[in-house]
Amino acid sequence: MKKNVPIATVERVAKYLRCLKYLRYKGTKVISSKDLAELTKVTPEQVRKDLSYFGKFGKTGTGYDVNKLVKKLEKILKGKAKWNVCIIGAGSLGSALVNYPRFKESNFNIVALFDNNPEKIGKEINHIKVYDIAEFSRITEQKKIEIAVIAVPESARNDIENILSKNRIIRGVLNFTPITLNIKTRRKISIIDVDLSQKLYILTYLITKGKRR
Amino acid sequence: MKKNVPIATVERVAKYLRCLKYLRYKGTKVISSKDLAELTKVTPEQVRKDLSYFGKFGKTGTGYDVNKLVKKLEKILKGKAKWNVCIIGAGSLGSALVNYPRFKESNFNIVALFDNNPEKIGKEINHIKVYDIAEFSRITEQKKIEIAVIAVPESARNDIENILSKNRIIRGVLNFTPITLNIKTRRKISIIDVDLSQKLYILTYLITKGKRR
DNA sequence: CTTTGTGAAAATGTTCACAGCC
DNA sequence: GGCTGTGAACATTTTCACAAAG
Repeated sequence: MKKNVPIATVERVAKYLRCLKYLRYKGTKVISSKDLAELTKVTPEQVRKDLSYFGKFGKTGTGYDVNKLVKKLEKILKGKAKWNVCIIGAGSLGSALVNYPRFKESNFNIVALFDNNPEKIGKEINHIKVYDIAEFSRITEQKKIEIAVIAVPESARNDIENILSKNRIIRGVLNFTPITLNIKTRRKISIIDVDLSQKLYILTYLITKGKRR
Repeated sequence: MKKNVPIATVERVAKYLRCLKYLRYKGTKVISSKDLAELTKVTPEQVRKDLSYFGKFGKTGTGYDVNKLVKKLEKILKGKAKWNVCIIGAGSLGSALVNYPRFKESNFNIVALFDNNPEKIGKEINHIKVYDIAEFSRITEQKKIEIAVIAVPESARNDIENILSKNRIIRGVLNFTPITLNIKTRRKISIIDVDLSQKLYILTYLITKGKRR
């Protein structure tokens, strides 16, 4: 049980968790680091070392109790059971994310969409209401929304930066805009960038070099 | 100019490229490692070191020619100018990806969608035809599709693994299914996993620990 | 004076190897 | 026999610091 957890470890642990939930769903009760490693394409030592940053979860000679480990890892990664999430941008990507089944399943509750298009405001997408982006602060405070997923076109970037800089409740941002956001705030806001076209560039690099991953 | 390029370097270079294209669009002609670092939230040394894996692109005392660097990095990451891409799964995520403007802009041409739903087969989504997944090998060979983006529900995972294991032309896979794929093939296939709910778990971990990124 | 490119040092991350337990 | 947890060894990656160039 060590102090500084590598971010790579956190990413892998999230991957283990996904896999463990799948195993739980399939009815597997116990799994060894060897088998979990095989399923997630890492080494058994890596699995054990990663888990050891957070505690001792296994039984020598047996392996890990799938149910227990799922609960432990959920707690470690999520901190609290339920998070309220909003999506900024009710375009095709935003709408697809509202439908993404695994968010709700993991208790990331999408409770609002935001857009600036008058034709969309007031409508519902998959039972989630679209609010005027001008109401962002009011709605996020009212609904206690701490996570914002940004799915707007690049052109709206400045507006989003301003809106988030003024906001006082959002603590985390998942950014699908392919430009690094510059949010000016004294509060700490955690940001994760997901640039989909970047992934394709990395993929073609791997293909060209003949690497698996 | 060294031999083994870290994958983290490749990821950052793709990020620089995205940023440089934005600068080019804004009319910036020259940029220093310092300024590029600020825009992409890394250190100037990191930028220079990363680029040095691939060559000497800068002018001492001046910086990097934005136009030239964009062209060089495009060549390095993509290998060839144009790639044909298909999307498996014409659900909301698949449809959103067809609409994602940056794919076409970067010459990743989406030329086919695949699904197993008879109601969708034969229709068009954003001018891209939906084919029967049973025709996967025929269509990919005919259209010379080397990259597959997987946007199917988890339940279709086994079918996808089988179809890809049989296929002889796909060289790269961008996998949005939140389970690591197990493709049995003697050919080398590069795979990149993008698990969206995993990102939320990492985000809540960062929030809880009070880390920016 | 500014900025690149890069060895060398420092920091970080992964693998090894084995004690201890079932 | 089978498996976990973990220091220590090893490997990789990042940062430092500076010579060389415009």
